[in-house]
Amino acid sequence: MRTGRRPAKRDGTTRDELTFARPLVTVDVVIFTLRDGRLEVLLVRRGGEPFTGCWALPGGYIHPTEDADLDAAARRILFEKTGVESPYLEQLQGFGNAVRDPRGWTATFVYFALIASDALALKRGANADEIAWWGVSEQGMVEPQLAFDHTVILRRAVARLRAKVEYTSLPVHLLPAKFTLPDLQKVYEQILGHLIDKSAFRKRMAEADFVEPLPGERRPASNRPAQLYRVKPGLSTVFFDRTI
Amino acid sequence: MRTGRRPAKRDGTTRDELTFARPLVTVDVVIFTLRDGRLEVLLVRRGGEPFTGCWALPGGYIHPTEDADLDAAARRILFEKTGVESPYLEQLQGFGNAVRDPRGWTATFVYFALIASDALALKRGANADEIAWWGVSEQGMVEPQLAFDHTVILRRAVARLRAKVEYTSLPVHLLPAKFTLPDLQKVYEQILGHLIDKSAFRKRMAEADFVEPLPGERRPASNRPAQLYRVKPGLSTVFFDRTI
DNA sequence: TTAATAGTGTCTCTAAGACACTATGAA
DNA sequence: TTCATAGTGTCTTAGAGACACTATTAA
Repeated sequence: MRTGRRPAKRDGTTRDELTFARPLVTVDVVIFTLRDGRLEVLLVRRGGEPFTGCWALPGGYIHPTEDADLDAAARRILFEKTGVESPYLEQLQGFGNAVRDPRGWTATFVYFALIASDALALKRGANADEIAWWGVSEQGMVEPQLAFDHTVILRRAVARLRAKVEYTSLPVHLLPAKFTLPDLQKVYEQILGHLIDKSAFRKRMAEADFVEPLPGERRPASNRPAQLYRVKPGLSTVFFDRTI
Repeated sequence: MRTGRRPAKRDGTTRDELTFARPLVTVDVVIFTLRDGRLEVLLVRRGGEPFTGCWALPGGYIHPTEDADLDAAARRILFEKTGVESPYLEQLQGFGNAVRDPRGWTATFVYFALIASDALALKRGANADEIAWWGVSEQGMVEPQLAFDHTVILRRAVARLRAKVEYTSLPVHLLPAKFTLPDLQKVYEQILGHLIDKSAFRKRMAEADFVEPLPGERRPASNRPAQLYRVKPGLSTVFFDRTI
């Protein structure tokens, strides 16, 4: 577990590793939602140094007394910003090097989260500009310049999302609890960036077997109404046998 | 980037977060090799507290002055133990919570590595028992009890390896530079735990197009000799269209 | 010639993809 | 009846999987 090369204390750690040379470690969360059929990411404007005034991914330090584990820290950060209690949350990747923060060697555990845009209340600070949703391009680009290495991180998160959408049920987490199959198909198409054959799509969903119709409930319109579905209780992410 | 709730200093950090409550962070590496057709993992016996005398995954602290980034830290740790310069190295996952280390809140960036068992020299310490290869079961179990949460970590690493073997060229990294297609097929079969049709396997390898024959070179035996191949220069991991 | 393994060819049958068709509501 | 979208059926064709066949060496 350790490789200290200087005189070791009783527990095997060296003084300078514990006291001086310890990198700063944070948890950052890439929070996605879908609004008006567009993929958006939550950004916050930084108050303190460094990168003052820059937009950045929400993140923060681990609170050892509050956070049971890394997931809990990510969930706390997300809840503090969005008020969402049970998002889809998945660890993305760690990023750490000597140059991403001008203050020195830092590392971050990055999570990515999917939430439905309904029942969502952004927690703004004194300044209404402090937190906002920003549209994300298919390549993971966003309008403002981001602090730290957050441009790279966001690009990775979008790449992961797009990759997993090909073969998982992830997109349901971007929809409200009740949705129709055409709704779901539109989300897949939006994130993948291309149209999907209706018949093929429904076959996949039937095989994957993670949604169930809500008996009787249909979404009315001036045309044939669509069956409402929900995710089968107790199911988390489902992996498909084949790509969509 | 931060969410301090106590009086913030000029840079936005609070005193106790920086000085007291910072979790210890390490980098651990799950190093796999194939010896006598068996998947093995490198373990080291711990000297210091806690878990004295227990076997554990090789790991250590980040050395901010030596390690440019997380990958470099993992590569250094691996090189110190095995002498291998350019392993296949991939970040697995972060693990962090309040209970995995009795000393308090700790987190680790875990990597997994694949190396060929030829041209490999274990760096032993004074005690010859300090470092050793241990066979890994298909479920990722190993004979000795492991320190910290390393049992969980190892299981995850084996799961990731087995999953990726289904659709990537990863297993070549477990073979020496020159190998035959039957060699490669045996590695796939060994890790996946089932036999593969020879014809289907060779079709996949041809499609994936990541190996090239070494003209003329063949491995002789008292039967038809097999063509020797190598990985195409400049190629890293290749993902297959379909599963094996 | 035989034993043993390397390497290729072929056949069948499933299922992916394309697309046409039917169903059901409001206006 | 028409329009619009929901939902199902069918046909064609590529390719996965199974398996048989040929090739090449040493003994």
